[in-house]
Amino acid sequence: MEKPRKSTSRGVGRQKVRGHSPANRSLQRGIEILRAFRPGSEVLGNGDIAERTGLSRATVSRLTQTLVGAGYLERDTALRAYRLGAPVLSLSHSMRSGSSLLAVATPLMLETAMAHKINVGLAVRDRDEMVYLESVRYSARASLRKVVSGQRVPIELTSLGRAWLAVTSAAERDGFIAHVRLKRTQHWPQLKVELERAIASVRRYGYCMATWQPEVVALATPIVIEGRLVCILNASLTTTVRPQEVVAALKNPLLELAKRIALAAR
Amino acid sequence: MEKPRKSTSRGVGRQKVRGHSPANRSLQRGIEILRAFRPGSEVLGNGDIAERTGLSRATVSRLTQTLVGAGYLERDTALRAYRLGAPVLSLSHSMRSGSSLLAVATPLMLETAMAHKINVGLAVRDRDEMVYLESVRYSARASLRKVVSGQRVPIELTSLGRAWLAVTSAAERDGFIAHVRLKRTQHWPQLKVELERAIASVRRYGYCMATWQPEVVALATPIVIEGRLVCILNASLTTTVRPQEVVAALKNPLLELAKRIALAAR
DNA sequence: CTTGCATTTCCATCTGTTGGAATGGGCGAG
DNA sequence: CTCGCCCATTCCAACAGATGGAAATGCAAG
Repeated sequence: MEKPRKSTSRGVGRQKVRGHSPANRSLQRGIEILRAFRPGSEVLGNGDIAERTGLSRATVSRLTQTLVGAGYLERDTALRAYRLGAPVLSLSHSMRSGSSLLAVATPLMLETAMAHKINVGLAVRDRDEMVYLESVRYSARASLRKVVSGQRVPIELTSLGRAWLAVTSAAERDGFIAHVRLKRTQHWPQLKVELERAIASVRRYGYCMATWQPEVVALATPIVIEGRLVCILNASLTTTVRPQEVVAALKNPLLELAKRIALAAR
Repeated sequence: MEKPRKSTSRGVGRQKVRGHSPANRSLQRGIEILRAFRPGSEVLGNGDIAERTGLSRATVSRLTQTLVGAGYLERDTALRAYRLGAPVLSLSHSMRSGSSLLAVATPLMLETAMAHKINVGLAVRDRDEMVYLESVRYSARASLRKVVSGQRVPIELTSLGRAWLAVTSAAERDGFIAHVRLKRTQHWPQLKVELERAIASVRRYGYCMATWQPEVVALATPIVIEGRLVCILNASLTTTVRPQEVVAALKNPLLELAKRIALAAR
């Protein structure tokens, strides 16, 4: 007679058990649905969404209808699927136009990128990834510079993420490291060493180095204003010369720029 | 104490009048809160949000907490207010990277903007505004071109919006016109004439013209693919010469580009 | 036409959400 | 420094509406 177990789907919503954080379940779920749309899976059917979020098909169907009504999802009837709608672009636009940090940082970043012919990026942490607020890509030809934002990169493999790890609270750092240990059991020993080195490097020199993508060497440094971690700045370039030389070339521009941003944003 | 926003959002949810439109109220409300953050009001306290959305303070407080937990809002403790969080940038990024329309349109738009030294934009309708998917701003100095997206412009005053009006369904057009008549009682007679002219122009010549901002003349044309309205394309430039001359200069590039985009996006 | 799969709707259950009122906290005026 | 104001948060009982399973519908391929 007892209900067997709805623990799978209900479990997700039950995270309010510990402590009190008045969380609206429907809203949470709706946002998880939006978050399921990410580069590589920009077109999802109700079934895909149900699978990725752990929600029941019926619930997904209703929530997607609501999101379509709100304009944040569009249905592609041919593919029986949804994609994100144009109104989400307005959220970005509002977010960016309201950010005083970006207002002061972007011109300085452009300046540094042009002066040293390097890429410069600014990111914050979101869950288990870093999100670029702004990324200025320097390109030799025609001084073409492309600016992207919203791109996500993994914390554990990038200079950005490791710099964040170095300056976040011990609790968050330990929690995240435990998470990664399970996620990357394969290369964990190697990875662990790299993380420890990066964290030590940030503490000693103010920056750390990583090469996540082949031939791209990146340095990152945290920006702290009034004792509060604000964001992570990085500088990178594509090259085949030895990383050590790149570090020597990048570290001063990076630290200098970080100082200027911190000063201007105060 | 009128609450136009409330009636709008309720209206959407209440379309279950004729049977069924499973709308999740909490999710709708949460999204209305996000939508309340727009250029000009990027920093809102719970009170402001309650006022703008017509929700009770208690409800707003709970929903904002949920949104903060999800990362879509950030609290600014100093100002006792919220602003949009960085993760919304990822939604834009995903939306853009999944849009096959943008993939084909952006290079063509850049090409046309450079070749004719004009601004080119692509937009869709969202509620009572047009939202730019992409906007290539041509600038003489150093061929500096700035690309923005997510910006919103009013339907009734812009070439983009009027071109949309001309090709949308009669029901939506009539509904919107009724809405504008109430919103702009002041200049309604003048506006009505302009709207009718624009609509006739789109039907006869395929485009319409408007100067919303001083010294900026814009033309717009709808892009229809397989009988389905997809988006609106516009071309504009800043000038002091007579509008008629500008129209002559812009109309061919605009219509040509629209054709190429429609062809490539099929 | 039938078959098969995915989505949507129906329905009874009951959880989670709601607004008003009480409480808590921060800030400025005095 | 204290007081008083204002805004945000929490509490509470009431109940609207969200939920998952099952049935129905829709769609496409065979």
